[in-house]
Amino acid sequence: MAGKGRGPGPVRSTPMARAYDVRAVERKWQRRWSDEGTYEVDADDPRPPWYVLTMYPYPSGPAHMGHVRNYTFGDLLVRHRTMLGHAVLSPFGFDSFGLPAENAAIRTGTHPRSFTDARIEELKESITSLGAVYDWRREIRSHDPEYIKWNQVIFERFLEAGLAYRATAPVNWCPGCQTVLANEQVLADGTCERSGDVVVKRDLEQWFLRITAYADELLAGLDDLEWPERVKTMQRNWIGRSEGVEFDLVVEGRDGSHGRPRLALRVFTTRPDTSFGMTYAVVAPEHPMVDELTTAEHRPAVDALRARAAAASDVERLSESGAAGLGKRGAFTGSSVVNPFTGRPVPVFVADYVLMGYGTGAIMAVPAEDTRDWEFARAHGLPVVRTVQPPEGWDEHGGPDGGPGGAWTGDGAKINSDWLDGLDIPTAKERAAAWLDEQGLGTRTVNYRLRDWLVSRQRFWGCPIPVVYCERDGIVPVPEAELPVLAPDDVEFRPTGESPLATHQGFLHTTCPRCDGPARRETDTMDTFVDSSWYFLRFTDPWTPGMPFDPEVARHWMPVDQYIGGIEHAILHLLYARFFTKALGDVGLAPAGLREPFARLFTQGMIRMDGKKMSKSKGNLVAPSGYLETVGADALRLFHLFVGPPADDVDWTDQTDSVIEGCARFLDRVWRLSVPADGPASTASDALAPEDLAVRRAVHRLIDKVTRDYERWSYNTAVAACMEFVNLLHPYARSDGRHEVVGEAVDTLLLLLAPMTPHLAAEAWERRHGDHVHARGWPVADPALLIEETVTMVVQVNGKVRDRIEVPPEVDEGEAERLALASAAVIGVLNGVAPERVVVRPPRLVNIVV
RNA sequence: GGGGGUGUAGCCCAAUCGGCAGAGGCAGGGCGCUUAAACCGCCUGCAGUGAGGGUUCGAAUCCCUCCACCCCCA
Repeated sequence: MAGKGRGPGPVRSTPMARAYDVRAVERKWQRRWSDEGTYEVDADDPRPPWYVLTMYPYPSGPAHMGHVRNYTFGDLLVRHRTMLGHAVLSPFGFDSFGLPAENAAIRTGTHPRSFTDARIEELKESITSLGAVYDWRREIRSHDPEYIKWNQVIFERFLEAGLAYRATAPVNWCPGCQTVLANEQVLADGTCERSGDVVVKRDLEQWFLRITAYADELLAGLDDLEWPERVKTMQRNWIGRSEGVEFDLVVEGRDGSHGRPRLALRVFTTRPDTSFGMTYAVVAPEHPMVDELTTAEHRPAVDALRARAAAASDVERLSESGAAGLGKRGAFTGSSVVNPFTGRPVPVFVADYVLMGYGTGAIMAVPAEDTRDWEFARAHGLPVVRTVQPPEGWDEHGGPDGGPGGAWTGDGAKINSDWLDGLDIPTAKERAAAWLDEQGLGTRTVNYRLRDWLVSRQRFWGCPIPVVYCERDGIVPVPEAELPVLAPDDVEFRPTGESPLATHQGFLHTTCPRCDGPARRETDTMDTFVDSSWYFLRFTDPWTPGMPFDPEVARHWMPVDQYIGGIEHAILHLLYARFFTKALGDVGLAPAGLREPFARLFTQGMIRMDGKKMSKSKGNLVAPSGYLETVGADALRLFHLFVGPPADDVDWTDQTDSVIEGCARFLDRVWRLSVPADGPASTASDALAPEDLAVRRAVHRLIDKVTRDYERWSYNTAVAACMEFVNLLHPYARSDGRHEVVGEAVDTLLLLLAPMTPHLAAEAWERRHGDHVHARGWPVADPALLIEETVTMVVQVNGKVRDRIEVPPEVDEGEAERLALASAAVIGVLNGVAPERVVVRPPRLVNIVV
């Protein structure tokens, strides 16, 4: 364990003595599951299919506790579903392209492939040693040439279908490194994480995937998914659909008369109802009309603003905290536009709080009803005209500085708006939009926050984009027969930040597949999110030649019945994968009817230490290896299931090791109960005594409880129920317990534990019965044994518990009330006072109100 | 700034439909076993649910205001 001085594994100086040879048992069964191919399934399996998938990991070396937690949940589901009678598809793979391997190559001179393959072996080994089982025949590595090939085929099909295109886009450019940076590589202060230079925006030709073509379907499809609400909300916000109006603001003096061509600024607004309150207009610094709008007098200020905006990130530009500095972040162009609603001119500003990428890159500003417009108007001394009546006292309450109340963005009656006066906002919106339509000034449009997906990366360790640039033929895709395009091995990694591909002459220069003339290869690679956007489909059939996967086989397994992963992928990965599933269907590579990849999603909590997420970069990783040596995989798995609800975060503390040992102690108790056989045999052949029956009832209540807990992802309470049951069983089995009752109890316990602690369950079961516990069916509770003979009825007086009475479960209201009022404790408390009211909820409760 | 989550015993957590605040574990204490200790077995405190208000016969649970921590977005 790095950095914290707690040392690997339990702090105890001598390892705790265990009831069985944990390491030998765990190794035996891991080998057995692998050798016998127990969890290999095929599409022609007669059992109903069930697809469980845990997000494939980036191979960063041996597993850490986050992996353990993740793969414990996944493995539990695989084994549980199998016991329920399904053919469970449980594949594993590696998201093996990415920056860390490339950085390691620069640092050590090792080729990213050998570095990555070594990390994969480590991770694979540690995942296996947890007892997690997979159909390893289906393993995917995204840097595998076969996977690269199909990635490239998919890209070319998208290109053909118009879903991939090349366009100019502003990118983060580091002048020091002479390269493009991903947003994550730009520090909060706008500098490059590597060189420290100030990162600037620069327009470059980049490849995009047209995810926006699916914006509406991506939004609508969320409704039917069994996903956590908050993930769905995050995706909805990310897509950011907004309905509004686009219309023209004619530049003053440029209405088309007097021999000068008409010039108009097109703006987008979601609030056409506020148009009468427009007191200025704003264009983004990148807007193409800025030059034409700017008069000579104001050019220096405008140019300075544009230079500063080019250096700022979108986040900085939109941040409210920067509102104080808005005075410096806007400049008057010297031009005015005419508000078509009032016929009056308003000034046009350039300001960085308007982004070119959203809407039309220009807005009408209504400070009375928009917070940022309000701040800007105040900074520049611009007028404010309210068009919505704020609630009583709004302005009197005052803003932060005691001035008027600020922008009012809520509902209210329209004012100062001529023919809209008195209307509510929705109606006024509708009327204003209709008017613009009638006047031929504007149209209703839908805008999305979602942008097309920029997939170009100036990196070496990624999937090459399979096109060449020919002087004669332009962009030419590499013919499918020549795929995959692979990066050359004889490259040199230099700490310049520049992809070695861009300077490798042998790779760079090629011939055009169409005209055989000289051509240049694309040297950008694809965003690694492309690899992860269809790997779940490849898992269903990585074998059929000539296609990435057979759509018919994919149809058999898809959608993934249960997808498991971290909340950090709530937006990008999960949105891209949804997009790919739809797009692949539309280009004929995936089943056409398959529109959603993941029917159910579960996002597990993360592991924290000292209040921070446990991660390699924070240097607070805890490795499972020490625990595997001491308490074993089963105890560690049990800990992760027991520590709390799976969706909650886990705090790794000084006391965690003790809790893990407690889990190991519990497993020892189970072992002693189950091996070699049962408790002392009873010779009695007569009917079960009440104490025997009590154990049988407890067994069936346990089946019922654990089964329901598994279904609701409440593993912590399932484990607690098993512990409680062992506490009950232990004295019975160790004294005069009947052979067959103890046998049923222990067998049931092992079956219920089999998905959680597979090695112990398998070994104990084999010793008892000689076969595989995981091949047995999931136990079913006998309803007759679930019926309670009596229940405890609580008797309250004014909500305070005064007595408890044992009653039959089917007791009726009248009898319950009679029993309650007859209680000596109640009579004593009432002391002759007649009840005012009696609330009867048989058979659990009677509340007497006086 | 917006959205979401969490807050119960010294600690991790239960309480599934508004009905007995405690299932389980950790740590602590006691007893048994032991030459002794560990292991093992048995027994056992300790909170009134972050704060305040409301609804209700009855609130950890529903509503409102606030506080603290965490996550996501801007």
